[in-house]
Amino acid sequence: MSMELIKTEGGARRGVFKTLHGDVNTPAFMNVATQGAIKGGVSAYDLAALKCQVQLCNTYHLHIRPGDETVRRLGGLHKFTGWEGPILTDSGGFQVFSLAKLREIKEEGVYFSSHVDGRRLFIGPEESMRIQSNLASTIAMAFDECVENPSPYEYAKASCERTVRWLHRCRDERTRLNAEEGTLNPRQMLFGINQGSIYEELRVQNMKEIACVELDGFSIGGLAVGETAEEMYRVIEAVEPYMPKDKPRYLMGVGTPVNILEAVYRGVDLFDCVMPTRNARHGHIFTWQGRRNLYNEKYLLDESPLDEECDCPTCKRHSRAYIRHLFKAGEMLAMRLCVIHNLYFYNTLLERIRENLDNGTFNSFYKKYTDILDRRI
RNA sequence: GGGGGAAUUCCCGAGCGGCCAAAGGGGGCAGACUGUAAAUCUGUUGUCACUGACUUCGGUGGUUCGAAUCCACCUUCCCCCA
Repeated sequence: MSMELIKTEGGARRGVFKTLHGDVNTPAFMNVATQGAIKGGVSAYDLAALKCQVQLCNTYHLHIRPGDETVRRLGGLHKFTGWEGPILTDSGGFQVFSLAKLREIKEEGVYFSSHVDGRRLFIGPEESMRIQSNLASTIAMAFDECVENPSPYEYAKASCERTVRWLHRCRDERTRLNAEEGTLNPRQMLFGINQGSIYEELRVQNMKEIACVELDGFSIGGLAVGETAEEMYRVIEAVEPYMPKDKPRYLMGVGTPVNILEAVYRGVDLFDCVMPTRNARHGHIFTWQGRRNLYNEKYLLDESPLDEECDCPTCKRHSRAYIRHLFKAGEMLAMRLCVIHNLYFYNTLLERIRENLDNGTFNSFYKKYTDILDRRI
């Protein structure tokens, strides 16, 4: 089980990532369902229609509610959420960043105050692996520290060295858990995570170190957390030559449609981001002509679909004027319709990237859409 | 018919002599959102020649250096008694 490269164009890669729960055509976008649900009222039965290939869930959140032991007793995340395709679980490492005010980092791991009730809880590499083993996801992520940007060099260096030590503990614990009697998914994969802030020498050094660890995939973390887009692209370029060619490369938490195009161009295979869902809930729509804010008054009497070039369930039936009204009136349907559209857009964007790679036309597609997709319309 | 109360900027509503172009909500307009503490957050919301000026607090007139705030009358609405 691993990465089959079908074609490349420049640095961009077209491949198939084989997993226990099905093949993933890459480049691919993974749809974020942090608490076991896509926010905005989208169920597992909607996901196939949205061309979703992989669902992403979160270790920290599911550990708190309903508890990973509960999910294990209910048969694991696939059975629990009703999604049969591949599931990737994030390790809790991002919460070290996003819940910075509620945690304390030690060599053994991270002490959190639960954002739900303040209860003290500890997640270290072993705990994260155990939780993810109970969740029985297809792919587990190594427990890391996602460092904010900008961060001092010395801090970034010490942090990513610790993250490497944690990676070895994750790998050992994963191996042990997969072999354990009664493990729900004995073939759970593990991805390592590259860190090093925006310091290229740290990034490269770190990538070299983790590339020799026996892992199923490699991700670049700690990006889109305060640095500029240019700095992000520079880090990807610096690190990419040291990423194993025969394993999937995953850029964590990224990003805008243009960020994704730029990263595919630089050799990334997998993405995830809350942007399509969160922005959809806030009336921000991604289209093939650019981005729009559906709250804008100019849509009051606009009978066109969200995107004339889109054939998602929302665009096939509803107008901008109608959905704008639903937002204004506080109807939850507005969010659902827009989440459906934005996820369909993201998954279709990746599908078109794959088609263009298949046809050898990715470069012209890339040139055309990096100019268009970021526009405000 | 008698008595009492109220009218504030788009709406509700605070203000009760200067620090008031007027709190706070709501609504409107716009912006942000990148491994989700986000159905959240931010800005703005009288006019203009906008670090200043001008016109506003039911209407008219008055008191005062100064009035949304005090007085008189008028208009409208609400409540109580007949």
